[in-house]
Amino acid sequence: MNTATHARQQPVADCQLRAATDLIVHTWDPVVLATLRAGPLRRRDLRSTVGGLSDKVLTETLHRLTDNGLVTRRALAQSPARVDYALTSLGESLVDGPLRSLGTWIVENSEQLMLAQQARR
Amino acid sequence: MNTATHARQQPVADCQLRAATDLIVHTWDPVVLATLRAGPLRRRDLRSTVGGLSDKVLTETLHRLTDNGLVTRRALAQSPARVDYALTSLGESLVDGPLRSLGTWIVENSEQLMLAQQARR
DNA sequence: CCGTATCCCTTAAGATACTG
DNA sequence: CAGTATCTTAAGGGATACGG
Repeated sequence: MNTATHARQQPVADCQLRAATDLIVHTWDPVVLATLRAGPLRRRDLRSTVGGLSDKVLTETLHRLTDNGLVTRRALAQSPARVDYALTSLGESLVDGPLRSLGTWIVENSEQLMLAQQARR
Repeated sequence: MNTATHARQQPVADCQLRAATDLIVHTWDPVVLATLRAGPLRRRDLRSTVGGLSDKVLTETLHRLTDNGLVTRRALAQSPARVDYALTSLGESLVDGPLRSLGTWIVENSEQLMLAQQARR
């Protein structure tokens, strides 16, 4: 999943596309982004809303998303700690654009996809 | 990357989105699809045009894409063998829709993405 | 409540040699 | 030329226990 590895090769067809897909290849990234689209959430609420991901993976996901500038972290000095996560405008544009495009596409083509999968057997 | 694993969990936010991203998470899938958008290619031409992927990985990629109904394989009875790969209409729609959307988005936002990455250090 | 630290398992993907 | 067969490595992700 290291883009640099591919980039070193000369004739790779479309590195921009690879760079873009790298932003969403991690299992939970798109789900977390989509979940946050409705508004900021505390860590625990995010975890329970998404469901099915461990603390460790949630942490990794949030680090990656904040590192990529898609999500912001806001920590309130309290005890017990309280932390909010929210989409940046960049994150919003990713959800509203490409991710929504993907979602729409799969809904519109789910029938054909099912047929292709059945033909496998 | 097994959707079924996640699907077993109830409250996962957006399984359609997950199903869609599963179609493009494999490193070379989007690149191969984009490459074939210009027209059918023989296996060797596809390999040299894309560049940087092994025979084994190319085979895996093509199997996956054909299994998902995005690419068709046409073998001509010759010696030496000649095989053409081409996009299906489903594959074309994926390239023209969501993948193009991704490519456009990253071009338009590359500057912000670069800034985010620099801030990491 | 937020986050880290381990341990384990599975799989993607690279490299290479070989067959029809 | 098309495709298979191994072997190897790296990394994502799950589970869980622990610390601030």
